Amino acid sequence: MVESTGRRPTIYSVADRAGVSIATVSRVLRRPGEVRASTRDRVLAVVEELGYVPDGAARSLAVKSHEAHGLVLPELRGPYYADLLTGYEQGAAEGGASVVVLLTHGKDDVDLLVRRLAGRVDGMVLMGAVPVSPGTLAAVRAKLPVLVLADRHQVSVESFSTENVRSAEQLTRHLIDVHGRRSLRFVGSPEFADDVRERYAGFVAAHEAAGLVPAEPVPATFREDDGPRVASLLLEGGLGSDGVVCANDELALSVMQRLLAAGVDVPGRISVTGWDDVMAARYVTPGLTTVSQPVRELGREVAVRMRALLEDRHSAPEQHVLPTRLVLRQSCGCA
Amino acid sequence: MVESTGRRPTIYSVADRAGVSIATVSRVLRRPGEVRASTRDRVLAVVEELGYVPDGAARSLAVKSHEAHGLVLPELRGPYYADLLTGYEQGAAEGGASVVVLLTHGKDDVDLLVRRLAGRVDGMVLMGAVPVSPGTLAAVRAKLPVLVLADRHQVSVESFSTENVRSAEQLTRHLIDVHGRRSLRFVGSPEFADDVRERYAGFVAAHEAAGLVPAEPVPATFREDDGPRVASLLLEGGLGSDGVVCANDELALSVMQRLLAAGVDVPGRISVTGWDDVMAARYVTPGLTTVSQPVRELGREVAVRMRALLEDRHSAPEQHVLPTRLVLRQSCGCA
DNA sequence: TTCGTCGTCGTAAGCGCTTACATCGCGTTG
DNA sequence: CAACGCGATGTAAGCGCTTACGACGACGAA
Repeated sequence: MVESTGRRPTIYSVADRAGVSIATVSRVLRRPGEVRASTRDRVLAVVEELGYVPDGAARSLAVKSHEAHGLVLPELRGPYYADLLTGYEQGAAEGGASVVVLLTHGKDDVDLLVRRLAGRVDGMVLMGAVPVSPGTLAAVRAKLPVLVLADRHQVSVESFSTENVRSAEQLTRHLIDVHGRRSLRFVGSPEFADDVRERYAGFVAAHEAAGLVPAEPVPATFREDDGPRVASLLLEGGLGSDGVVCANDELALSVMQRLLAAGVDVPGRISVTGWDDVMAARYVTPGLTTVSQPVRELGREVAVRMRALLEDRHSAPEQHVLPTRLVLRQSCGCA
Repeated sequence: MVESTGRRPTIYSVADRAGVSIATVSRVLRRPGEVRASTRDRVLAVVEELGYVPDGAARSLAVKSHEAHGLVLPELRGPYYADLLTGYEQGAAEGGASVVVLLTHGKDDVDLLVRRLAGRVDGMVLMGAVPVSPGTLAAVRAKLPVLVLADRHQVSVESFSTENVRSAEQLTRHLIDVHGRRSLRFVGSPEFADDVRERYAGFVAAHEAAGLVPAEPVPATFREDDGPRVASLLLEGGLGSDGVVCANDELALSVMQRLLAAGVDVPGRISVTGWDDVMAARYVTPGLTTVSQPVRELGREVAVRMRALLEDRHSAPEQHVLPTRLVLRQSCGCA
């Protein structure tokens, strides 16, 4: 226990050098008030001199807390996930926890990775779109609190999401009532993710309320790449539609660009709307009408809730829904 | 050691229930080949039944490795950091390590947080723009390998960055030679970050090569918010300049939009260029001429290098520079 | 038959912290 | 002046893993 064997300093080296017990060193670092000022200073001097940094793993083992949360996202494209992470990190940091991120896109052993992660964190938040098996989800939930994002499906697990159905309905109704659109298409795959499903539901609801028959959705992922295909699909047969409600902005921007390139008048001939309000939405011409979500706040709230769960386990799972905001620009037909 | 006291299962509970020693359980999980198939199956069955997840902290303590890297970024705005993180996470994951992110923006005890982080990871990468004191940097470097991003300043620490000076020079020369610009302004604060400094250096170099006198930079942060101010500053006095080289795309987009709104012909009357090639750059009209950086690859390479450092400590610090690519669109004057 | 050898598994010693509890001086108080 | 209380510190028992080492059979070779 004496004189570090050449390696990095441990609490023993510090205690040794300062002529105190390791308990005192620990106290100096965690509860400075409980140790006499003179001893404290002596210890701190040694800490500084040796460049001692307490080992987090050892501490975690002793206190039975990792002081870290896991955040599992499919990827980090676009502002959505980045904002989410930003908000979450802030909220977690306020509680002294760090966040370890796991990006599942392109990985084939997601279940294994998620389980492994579960051993290194105190709580875990899972994006709804993440491909985890029910078995893994159950195992993880048995071990620690789990919060799910943008997926209100499983009522048994607590979830957070932003409002989708009503905003989609409102947006669709705007196109129908204000801009007189009668032949709208929804772009996105409802079965792809829960929020897309809800957005399409709102799209359908608005049609029913207006006595119109909603068209089947045009399948597409969240990526820009699908834009060209969707656009040409819309163009073929002389452009049967007069409005496109896209599941997100990437899609909308891409589709709109193709339509404009093909000489189609947007929004004169056809309206285009998106979802997310990415930066590009306010820089393109015409400005993209879209729906803005309080993603940063969402992230922060999730973190705060997680911290609460960590203190006080037993509590019925709640379904939190944050409000979204319709952002009208020119692509829908507004001035 | 027998029958878990009600809490989560440990390796002891599993061993107990499977009628083997904890060593065997550990082997089953880490080196399945070293244990007889029948025992292995029995243990795995119990693991499944109990939902056992090994505690990462305990493992880390035992193997003296956290299997995690720290990534310290100022924030997560824009595609740059997100792509960096994406690439890094991928590279780290390939080595079985997870990454814990620390966002410093808005936090006032960055040094403390960084030190604390150093106790929970095996290696750490620091964005150059992050405000860490030299003392902390030294302490952390003494404990684990540190890689710095976008800051080639301290030659003693290994760094990664993308090429700035030459691309900036090339871009500026393009404006001068091809588009006949003679009165360019650089927007951004060179003292703000190392890459801005380098970009301005390239701007200056191009001027000198062309026998022109470079103007002083127009100070601005990386945020869009500065756009309006910069734009009006450019407009006052009858728009003395015929080109604006911005330190990044946010700035460029914002400035360009203001100029256009003020009725200025871009690029007819004045060229505008950015840096980063964000999504909006290819959707605006005119398309934004900018510089594209291989950020994702950068992140991955940094992670790979970190893994190498973790295996084989002693190695001279190198300064890695990744090539960038000039993306000519219409905002500079190109067709 | 005896003695390696090898595969399989248990024993036990840590890994570097935290913290309940015991200890030890002192200044107080009756 | 003795008993007591209290603040400051040390003692030591874990926390849940990994792994060197050794024990133990079974088996093939001598």
